[in-house]
Amino acid sequence: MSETRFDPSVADGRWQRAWAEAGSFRADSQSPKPKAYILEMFPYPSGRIHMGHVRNYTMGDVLARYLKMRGAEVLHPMGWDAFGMPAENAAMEKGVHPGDWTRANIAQMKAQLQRLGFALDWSREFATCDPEYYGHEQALFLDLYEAGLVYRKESTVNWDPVDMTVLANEQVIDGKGWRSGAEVEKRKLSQWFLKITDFAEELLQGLESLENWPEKVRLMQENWIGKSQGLEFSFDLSDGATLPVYTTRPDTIFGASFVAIAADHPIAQRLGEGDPKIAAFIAECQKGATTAAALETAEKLGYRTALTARHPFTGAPLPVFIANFVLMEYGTGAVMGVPGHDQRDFEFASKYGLPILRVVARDPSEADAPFAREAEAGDGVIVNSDFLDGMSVAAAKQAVIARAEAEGWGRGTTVWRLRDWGVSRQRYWGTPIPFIHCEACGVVPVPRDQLPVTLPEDVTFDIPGNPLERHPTWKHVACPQCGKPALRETDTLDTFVDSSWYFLRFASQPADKPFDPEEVAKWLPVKHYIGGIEHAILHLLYARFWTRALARIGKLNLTEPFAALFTQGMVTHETYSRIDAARGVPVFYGPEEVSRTAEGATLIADGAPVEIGRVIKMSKSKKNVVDPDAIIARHGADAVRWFMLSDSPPERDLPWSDAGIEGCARFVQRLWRLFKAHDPAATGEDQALARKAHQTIAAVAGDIEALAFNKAVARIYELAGAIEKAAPSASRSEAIRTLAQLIAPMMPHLAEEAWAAMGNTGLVAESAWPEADPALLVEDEVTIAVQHMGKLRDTVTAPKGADRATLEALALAAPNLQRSLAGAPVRKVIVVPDRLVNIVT
RNA sequence: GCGGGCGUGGCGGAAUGGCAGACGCCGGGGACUUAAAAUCCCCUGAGCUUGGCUCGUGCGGGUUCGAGUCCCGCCGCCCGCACCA
Repeated sequence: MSETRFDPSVADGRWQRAWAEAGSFRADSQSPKPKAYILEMFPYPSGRIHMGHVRNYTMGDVLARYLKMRGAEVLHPMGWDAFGMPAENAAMEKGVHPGDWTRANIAQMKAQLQRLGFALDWSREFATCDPEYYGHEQALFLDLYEAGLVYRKESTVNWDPVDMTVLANEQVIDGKGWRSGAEVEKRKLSQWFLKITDFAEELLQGLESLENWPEKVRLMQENWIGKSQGLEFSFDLSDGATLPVYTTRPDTIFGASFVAIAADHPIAQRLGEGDPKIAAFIAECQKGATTAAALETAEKLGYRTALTARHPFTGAPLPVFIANFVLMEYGTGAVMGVPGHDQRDFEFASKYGLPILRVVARDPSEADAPFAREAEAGDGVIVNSDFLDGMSVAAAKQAVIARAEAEGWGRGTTVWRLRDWGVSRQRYWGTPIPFIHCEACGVVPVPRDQLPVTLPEDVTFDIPGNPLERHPTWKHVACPQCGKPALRETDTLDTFVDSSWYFLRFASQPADKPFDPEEVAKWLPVKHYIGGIEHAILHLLYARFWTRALARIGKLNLTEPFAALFTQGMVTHETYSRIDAARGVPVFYGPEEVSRTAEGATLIADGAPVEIGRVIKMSKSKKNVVDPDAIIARHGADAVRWFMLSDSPPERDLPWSDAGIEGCARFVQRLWRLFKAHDPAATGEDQALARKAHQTIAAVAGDIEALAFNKAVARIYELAGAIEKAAPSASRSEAIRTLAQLIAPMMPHLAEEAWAAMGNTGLVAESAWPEADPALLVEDEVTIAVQHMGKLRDTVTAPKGADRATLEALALAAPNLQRSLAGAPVRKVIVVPDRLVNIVT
């Protein structure tokens, strides 16, 4: 122990090699120990890891290392979500093959992760772009097809006519393609769908069992699934047709004053064919964004058609509008408008001068009360509604549904917001969908013995369109049924399919099938699943669905894959910018270009100030990124890991700061000095320090189990401070040894270095977590707050567990309390044992 | 628009309804040093008539012996809302 400083550039690599050689983190499914599967959402191999990854994987690593020390057999794997658009973008921009680009990125990122010393079982590593993986995925897709859970239907996509490609919503900016700038068209394509709606009720019910998921995520999924119950019925139209509508408020049916249909409703389309003005209005509606948020914020627009609809009870003719706020995808694409009790309808009716009728009131006496500036969507009693008058909203709903069903013109239905999952992507870099289109036989599955259907390597991205589509030979195959020339499906699977079962493959990797259900049962469900909140809905819902679907077809005995979910916050950083005088737009500068002091920031290049902007998520466009590699090279892995765990609660955003990481690096050295002071020969007891050490063992364990890493960090700072202040003793040496173990999950390299230097044999990573002595956890003296009328006046020291009378007497004797009382008579004394005494006068 | 979350020192944040500000960062003062770095010690919510008192957890009310915490009403900020991963 001669070094004066801990040198991570030497120690980090030494211990990383030691763990690898010892196979410390290989998960053994045969082990008799209790199993714990710790999983962080696997990364997309974009090229370099970013601080968000570092934070995510550090949290999982602390749990994995801690649970190992607590005696668990831990599975903590890592792999790559390797298909997706960025690889194709890179191919177009740099002329590099998506596969080459992806594999180079994986190699680079793996090395980066290894430099952070994560306790990962690399023997289970795979990438979703490995033909072995996506071949198994194709087999699973065929299984689901055979079970009737996969089908094809026409669906509308964003089509870029210049790039000849389908665009994601985020690639459509102001109605134009992000790359080409061309006006985006809506196009109908025949696409593949998974029947997730078959599982809507199950997925909704299943949320209740996910007690260790954030309430927020469960609520988001619940809203996404969007179960609603109401009435479906048809209006008779003035032209003799019928118009089915769906409403969740059948109780307000007597308040209907118009009917509205979606712009892409078949009736609207039909009317548009005969009337250029209607056609123009429909085109206008389709121009804008189509997300629910955009539609509901946009001004309500309608076109009054010549049609009227006959009210089922009153027979009154209601005008039929084509309206921009009605969604074809939800319900029947048509609604009855009740302006008095629906805000959208209210705005629409106000704009077009339609009657606003009151059918719900707080009290029957207010049946004719006027409306304020908005609809009244709340509960109340039904008025102005014939046979419904006097009923509650809930009773009236049932009454209308019952009447409609009895009279045969409508029925109570459940409508879901959840739609089937469209998995077709007209792109190259994804899992080929294993089907063949034959003119004679139709859609034919690829025979199992011909899997995997692999991607052709010889493709280029220099011209627009899908390379699979224009490849000279790849799609031309013989029909497996009739043998005649046929065409391969050229769509590939949504990458969310790849991430819907990867956690099963980590647990078990047979060559001849996707996974072995018995092996899976040993590890699943995942004990802690950690990732970003951005996956709250899609990925997590799809993975839950995929698990249930595989269970339904008998491939798996599992309903929920993730027992506990944790969503960590983002890593943020200040932004530095100046307004470009010529163009009037901000120009951003990276942290490495800027000199930051307590007073402000200046650009190193010219010494003039730059503006310090908001602290936001690290992003390339704002240039506020800090590269983990540079930080590791400078401060070592442990300082970075410690920073990731310090201060901010893990679910909240973590603001990166240079001062903060420097503080962490200083603490690493401070601990090293402390470890060097370990003296195995020291004798004598230090009760107070021993107590502190054992309290810290229990507290840190509790904090890690609650994922409150910031609190565990604070505890460790406190213990380190206490050890530094203490005089040498056997207790102190013991506390120092304990400290090395407590930091082992968080700062594993320093912990190993210290552990070895103290003369321990074996790796601290494989040592048993210290036992907290219950006798040392409780204090024998406590400080009691002495209050007068709820205000703190003094404190007294009392033995732990002292009775009420003792505490009251001690408190009343406290000099500052006496001064405050000033002789006033005591009316009441409140005693909270071991905490406080409050005197009321 | 709908749904959800969050507001505590200069900053990140602690606090089963019971001593508000643990712990860290920044800042200030001191020790050591020829000097610096490193390290160590002390101070660090605001105000005041400073051995102590008053105020203080976004704002306004309420419940309670006692409210950052519970209830009611506001204000502000952030996130999600179906082809990015």
